[in-house]
Amino acid sequence: MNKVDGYDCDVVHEDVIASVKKKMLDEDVLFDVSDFFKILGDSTRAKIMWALDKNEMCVCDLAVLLNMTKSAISHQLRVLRDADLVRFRRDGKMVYYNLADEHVKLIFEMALEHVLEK
Amino acid sequence: MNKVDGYDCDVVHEDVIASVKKKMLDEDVLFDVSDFFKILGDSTRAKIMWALDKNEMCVCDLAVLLNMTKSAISHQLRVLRDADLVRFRRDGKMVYYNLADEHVKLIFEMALEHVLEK
DNA sequence: TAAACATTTGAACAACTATTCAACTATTTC
DNA sequence: GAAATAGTTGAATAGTTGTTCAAATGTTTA
Repeated sequence: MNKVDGYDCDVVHEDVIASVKKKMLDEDVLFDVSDFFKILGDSTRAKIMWALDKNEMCVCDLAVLLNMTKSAISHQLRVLRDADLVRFRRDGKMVYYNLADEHVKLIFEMALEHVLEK
Repeated sequence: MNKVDGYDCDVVHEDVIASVKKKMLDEDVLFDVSDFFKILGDSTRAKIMWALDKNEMCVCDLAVLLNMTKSAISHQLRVLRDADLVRFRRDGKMVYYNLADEHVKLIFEMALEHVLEK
C-alpha cells in the first residue's frame, strides 16, 4: 500500500512541499492557535465571550442571560480562565468576569463579517 | 432548586442583562460564528488552511507535508469544503485545493499574535 | 479494456467534551 | 453559629468528532 518513503502516494510537487515546509509555523504554535480557536468553537463559550465584551457580568447574570445553569456556565468559565481569555474579581458572594484579551473582540468581529457574507 | 422564573439564582443585575440581551447577536449568527471557529479549532484543518494559504496543493501534497494518510486529509478537506473555506479544481487525476476566503488569513494572523503574546 | 494512480466515501472505533447532578467552599446576614 | 445565597468542582453520561480501514469512483496510460 505504501511507497518507498512510507507515503501512500507519489510525491508529485516536491518543490511546493519543500517551500511550504520552510514557511510553515512551528508545530507547537499551530497547536496553540488551533487550541485557541477550539475554545471559541463552542457556542456557549462564544456567547459568554460575546456577552462579556459588552459588560462585566457575574456567573448568575450569565446563567440568566443564556438560560443555562450556573454550573454549566461555571464549567465553561473555568475553560476560558485556563485559556487566559477571561479574568475575574470577587466582590462579596459574587464573582465578576471580564474579558482578558482585546484581540478576541477583533477576531470575533472578523469571523462575524465572514459568516454574514453569505 | 430553581427560583420563580426557572432560574437557579436571583436576578441580580437585571439592567445589565436587559442591556446585553438587546445588543446580543441573533442566536443563529452566534452558532454560525462558533461553527466557523470550530473548523479552525482542529490542528489538522488549521495546518491545511495554513498550508493552502502559502500555496495551492493537491491532496497528496498535503498528505506528505503533514505526514498523514490521503484519506484523513480528504475527510478534513470535505469539512473545509462544506464550510466554504476551500475551493478545488480537478486537473487530470489530481485535485488541487485553494483557500476560498481571505478573511481566514487575517483571523489566523490575529490569533497567532494572541498566542505568541505569552 | 485493463492496470495504475489520485481521490473520495462510509462504517467503525477510540478519544474527547458539554451538560447534569450532587456535594462542596466561600461569603453574607440574621 | 446557623441559614441563605453565589459559585466551584468531580463524576457520570450522552453526544460529537478525528482517524483508520476497506471499498469505491474518476482519470490517465499502456
